[in-house]
Amino acid sequence: MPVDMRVASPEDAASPSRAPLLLAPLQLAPLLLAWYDGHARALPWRTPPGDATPPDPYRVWLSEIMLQQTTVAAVAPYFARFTARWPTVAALAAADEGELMAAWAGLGYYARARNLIACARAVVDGHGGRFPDTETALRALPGLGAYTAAAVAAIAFGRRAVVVDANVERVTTRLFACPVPLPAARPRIRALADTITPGERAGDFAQAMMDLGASICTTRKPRCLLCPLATLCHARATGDPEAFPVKCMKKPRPHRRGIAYWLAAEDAVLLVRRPDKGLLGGMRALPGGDWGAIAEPAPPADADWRPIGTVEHVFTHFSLSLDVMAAALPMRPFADRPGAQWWPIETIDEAGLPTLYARAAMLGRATHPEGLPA
DNA sequence: CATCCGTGGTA
DNA sequence: TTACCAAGGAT
Repeated sequence: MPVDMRVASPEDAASPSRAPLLLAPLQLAPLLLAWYDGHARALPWRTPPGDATPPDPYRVWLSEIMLQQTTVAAVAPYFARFTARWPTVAALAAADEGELMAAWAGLGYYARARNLIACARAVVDGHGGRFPDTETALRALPGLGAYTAAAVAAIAFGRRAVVVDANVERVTTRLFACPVPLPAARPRIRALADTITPGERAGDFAQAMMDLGASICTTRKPRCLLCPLATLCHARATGDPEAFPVKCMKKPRPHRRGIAYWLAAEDAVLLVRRPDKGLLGGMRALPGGDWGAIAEPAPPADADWRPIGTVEHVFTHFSLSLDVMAAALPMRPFADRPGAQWWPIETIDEAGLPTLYARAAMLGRATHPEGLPA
């Protein structure tokens, strides 16, 4: 049987009918940290165990931004390329914005890339090139919300901060068998996480919670037999730990259809730059209309347009069937202009196209390998 | 509080 | 295969 962690809280005193708040024993953090000392994942942005070198706030920050809603496997190669190309926050602040956006292409959530450079410049211009070392000051930087500010404060600067991400939410709601459904449970989860966060090694504690959530306390089929906290876990005691966290129903994802145009001429293809705000904001793209709009988009030039395939793509809040139309002209009907440029087809992979358009471009390149009429 | 914002892996 | 979801933030 698990140790009984229930104690009365001030909140319960105010509303006796409510279920008692659960508090973990103080032994939880030492138990988890001991497990972490032997089982921490080796990740590119972590200092090796036993290495006394203080963490580089720039690398901690960069990794945390990249890891927002993004898996470790997806982030790793991007982190390697970014740190090789821009080794310091000063270097990143001086980066060409277009090059940075292109380097981010494929990772998704492109507002992160725009905020990344804005944050680097704020650190250089407003903080003398050094990241602020308090949670409050970090929270004021572009792209740093409650989670990231707490994570950087704890991991990079050793501050005690309550770090709550999806892993911590899962682990915590299971430890306490929290019955309140998300997202309404967030304030309570944070309060619960606060009670188990230690004063020392808060950064290691946060990373330990996330490693535990990633490798043992997983969304589906948690490996409770390997969990160092199993004896403290109320969800495990219920026999169905997967039932936590409790979640509300989601809306169905609508489907949209759209058109993109592959216009080839003189070994090049016409690319446009999307508006800074909104979907794929600031990224290069193939010409085409706004999907879901009533009117069909006009082709970028008069030509013999032919359908060359359809790209199926799934975004967060809708799925898309993108019909790709292609045409080739013997000469460019117009030169580069603001918001549009001719890009060599041979190096289209270096254009920094987001995944949707990279797939459309694969269809186009197969149709017009040299940009000449077939 | 709800909505918008990418992508690829997993069962 | 479909559905879910991952080191969230901005508005």
